[in-house]
Parts: sequence; structure tokens; C-alpha cells
Amino acid sequence: MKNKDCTNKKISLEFSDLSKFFKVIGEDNRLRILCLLKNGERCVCDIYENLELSQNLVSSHLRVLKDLKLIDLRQEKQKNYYFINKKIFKKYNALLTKFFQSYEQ
Amino acid sequence: MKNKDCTNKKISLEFSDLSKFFKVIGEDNRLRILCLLKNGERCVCDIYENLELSQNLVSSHLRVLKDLKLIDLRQEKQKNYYFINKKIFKKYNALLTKFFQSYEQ
DNA sequence: CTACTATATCAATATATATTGATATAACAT
DNA sequence: ATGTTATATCAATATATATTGATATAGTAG
Repeated sequence: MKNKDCTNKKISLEFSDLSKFFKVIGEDNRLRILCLLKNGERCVCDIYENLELSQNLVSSHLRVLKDLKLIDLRQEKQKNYYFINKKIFKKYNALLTKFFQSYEQ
Repeated sequence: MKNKDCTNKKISLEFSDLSKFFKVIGEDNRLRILCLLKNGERCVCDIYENLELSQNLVSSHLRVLKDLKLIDLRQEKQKNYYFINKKIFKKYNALLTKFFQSYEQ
């Protein structure tokens, strides 16, 4: 992430990825969903019951999380089980480490 | 960050801090400002000229960043020089490390 | 003092996005 | 086939927040 990236309106892919990631997890309910999924996969009904949110609201947040590949799903009978995509979390962790290193010199 | 934190509507201080942090840096122009400040302090006019943004827009984003203590300022004559608060970045880096560890087991 | 520069602030507006309500789909049970 | 359960989707609305335009403040220069 070179310095010209921040002056250009057209930001680099790396920078843009990080920005999208922050936006997606910077929403309380999505962060709560991720936190719940830490302990293992959950079907949608489990999620909205646990977090006391409406079914469709959870469904829409799940879609946002899935679009960014932070979670994935496994279908079993009528239920969809969502789970953390650990691989992508590792990718973002690496990106963030670089991000912070650049701020602490 | 224990698991009950995500089921409770009233989230823990730690969790809430992280969420606020994500929200604040999950905005492109604010992230660009931080990126610009990485290379050292800048006065407001430097920032809005470099990023091609209006003066008052930059001023309002600076306030958000300052409220979260991500940046601080030094006043010299009529100019306000803003700079990264490295200490708080270290704090968030530590928080995030814990956050990611919990997702990668 | 007057004009100018640098910045902040505030109200109005625009825009993005979270939430709700209603409906669709598909699998399953009877 | 009918009813039920689990989930997704879509349009409408609400809400949060980014952006703009105008103005205020305070320091500096003449």
C-alpha cells in the first residue's frame, strides 16, 4: 500500500479490499453474527433466535457477509448452515497486519 | 471477548470499541486521510488539496477521526497540523489481533 | 482597522444502507 | 395434494451519515 494510493481517487485493489472489509464488519448486527458463528456453524433460524432479529434481516446480513466471502454455507435438508470462512479471515488478518505496521512505522 | 457478548444486545465495551473503530475507518475518505497522515503531520489545507475534497468535508471527517482519538492535532499560527495517534493504533492493533485469533481458533 | 487565510460549525440535502412487511420458493411431513 | 418449516428476495420505509453551501471565528498581514 504505497502512499500515492491515498491521494488517488482510484484506490488500489488492496486498499479497496480493506475498506470494503471494514464497512461490512463495521455493522453491529453483522459483527454479532460473525461472533456467534465463531463457535461453529449455525442455521439461519438459530442465528435470528439467538440474536433476537427478524428472519429476513438476518438473511440480508448473511448475504452481505457471504458476498465478501467472510462466511460460507452448507445446505442440509431445508436448513442452511452458515460458517466462518477461516481462509479469508487469515487473508484479512495478513492485510490488516500490514495496514497497522504502516501506521506504527 | 466471550461468546455471550454477541447474543446480548448490550455488547461489551471491547466489542463496542472494535465496532466503532471499523465504522470510522470503513469510510473511504477517512481511510485516505489516515493513509496520507502516515507519512507525517499535515495541515487541513494540505489534506483537502491532496485528496481533492472540500475544506469543510475534510474538517468534518477529521473531527470523527479525532473523536475516536485516531488522530490528534497541533496548532501553529493559523494552521492546525493533524497527525496519527500511534498509541491508539497500537491499542486497536492489539484488539484486532485478539479478534482474529478468535476466528482462526 | 481592513482584508485575507485557515479552519470549524451548522443547517439543508443527498446518498447509502439497515429494517420492515409481504411474498416467493423449495423441501419436508401428513 | 395440502400444510408447514426454513430461507431468500423484493419493494417500501426508516435511519444514519456523507456532502454541500453558507457562515462564524480567529489569527495574520497590510
